[in-house]
Amino acid sequence: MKDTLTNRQQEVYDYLKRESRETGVMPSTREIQHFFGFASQTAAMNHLRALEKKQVIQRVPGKARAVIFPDELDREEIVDIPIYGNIAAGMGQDVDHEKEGCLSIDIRSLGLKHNARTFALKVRGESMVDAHICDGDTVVLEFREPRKNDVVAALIDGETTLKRYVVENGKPFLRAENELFPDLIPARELIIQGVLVALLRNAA
Amino acid sequence: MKDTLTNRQQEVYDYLKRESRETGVMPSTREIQHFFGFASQTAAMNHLRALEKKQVIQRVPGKARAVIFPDELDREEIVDIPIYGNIAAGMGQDVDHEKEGCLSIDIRSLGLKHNARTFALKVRGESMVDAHICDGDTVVLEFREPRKNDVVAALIDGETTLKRYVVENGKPFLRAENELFPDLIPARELIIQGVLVALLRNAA
DNA sequence: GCGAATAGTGTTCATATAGATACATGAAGG
DNA sequence: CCTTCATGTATCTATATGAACACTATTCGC
Repeated sequence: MKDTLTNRQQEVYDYLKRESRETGVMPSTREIQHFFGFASQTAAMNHLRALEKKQVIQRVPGKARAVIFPDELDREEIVDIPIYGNIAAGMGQDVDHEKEGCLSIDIRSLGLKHNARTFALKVRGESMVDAHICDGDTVVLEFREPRKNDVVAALIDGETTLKRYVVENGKPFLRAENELFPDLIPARELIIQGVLVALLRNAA
Repeated sequence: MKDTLTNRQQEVYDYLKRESRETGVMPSTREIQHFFGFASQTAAMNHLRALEKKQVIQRVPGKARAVIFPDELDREEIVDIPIYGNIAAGMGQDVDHEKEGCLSIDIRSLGLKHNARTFALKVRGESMVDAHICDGDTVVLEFREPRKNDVVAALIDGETTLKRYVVENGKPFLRAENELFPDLIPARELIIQGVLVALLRNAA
């Protein structure tokens, strides 16, 4: 029963999808009618019925604007993770604290808890390559206390960097995962901004 | 003006969010009324007005069920990428061709084209570690012709594996990115199932 | 002690909206 | 030739829904 759509039906489907995404509200039959210039509202009704029959939408009888896209329905919950700019995985550098963009992904794929406070940063530099974190990767970090050997974004002596959090003899410091980079021993303060929970790489 | 919500307002907000996500349809004022057991529909109206004043929802006057979550609105378009199971990045192994789950992410974060046909696989094995692809990573692959030195999922002599696609002297073969693994020269056939476009790692 | 915000009840009204029914036309398929 | 499906027009109806108005009670800051 999941036939292919006709051209006209595809147009209507695309309109519904686009409109509900851009405005946040599903069009009513009359809005569909006016958009396509139908003289009768029944034309819109017919198209909705056809789309429903072909399983690409669902409808709830008796409710206004109650058109549903089934594949969006069984989706996991989606979280928006703000991207705060670059972080040096090479030598320390200031983090830009302006929100530069947003990463939207379902929680299960990142294995996040629902209430976790997270943010993302773009990695610059090669100092974490031995932990398989590369220049250009996007790292997702969670606001929480670090455990030993976590990878963390840390503010060390006024600069932010991505390194492994190591504790030796009760003293915490930061270690690069690249032989060419030295350990960072905090002179004054070591503020952990976030702990690595996930990573995203764009290979294309 | 973006005050914190009262307990009651948070309850209403959560109800709207949950209901619209689970059913696909935004509740009407009467549905809110009945859910909370209000004797009057005005109570629901008041809460909506309060939530709107505090900027956590938006409404379109005169339209039915026209409650919008502003942060969902300026989200990028989200694509659903089916996960087809495991792929060996070690020695060749059969790919499970049942859909095991789904990855939902906005297209811009993966840098995908809107029309690209993609799927995802869980990596097993260490043969691609030198390309910083680890055991347990999820790779996103695009259905398309490989270019030289792309990382690909390939069906080689009946088994699927993740390797680098190399061409030497006009002959294509597969190379592991780990000294411990040998090159794979196709005896009969080399079928490319997908080209790596993105990678996802769950560190937690 | 006053005003504003919160959280409601009770009632009424206008209209937004789904939905049904009758009819038309052209293309596809058996 | 007849049926089905796609794509419409034209008209009418029941109800789903937002919205306004009058009124009450409590809490909180000033």
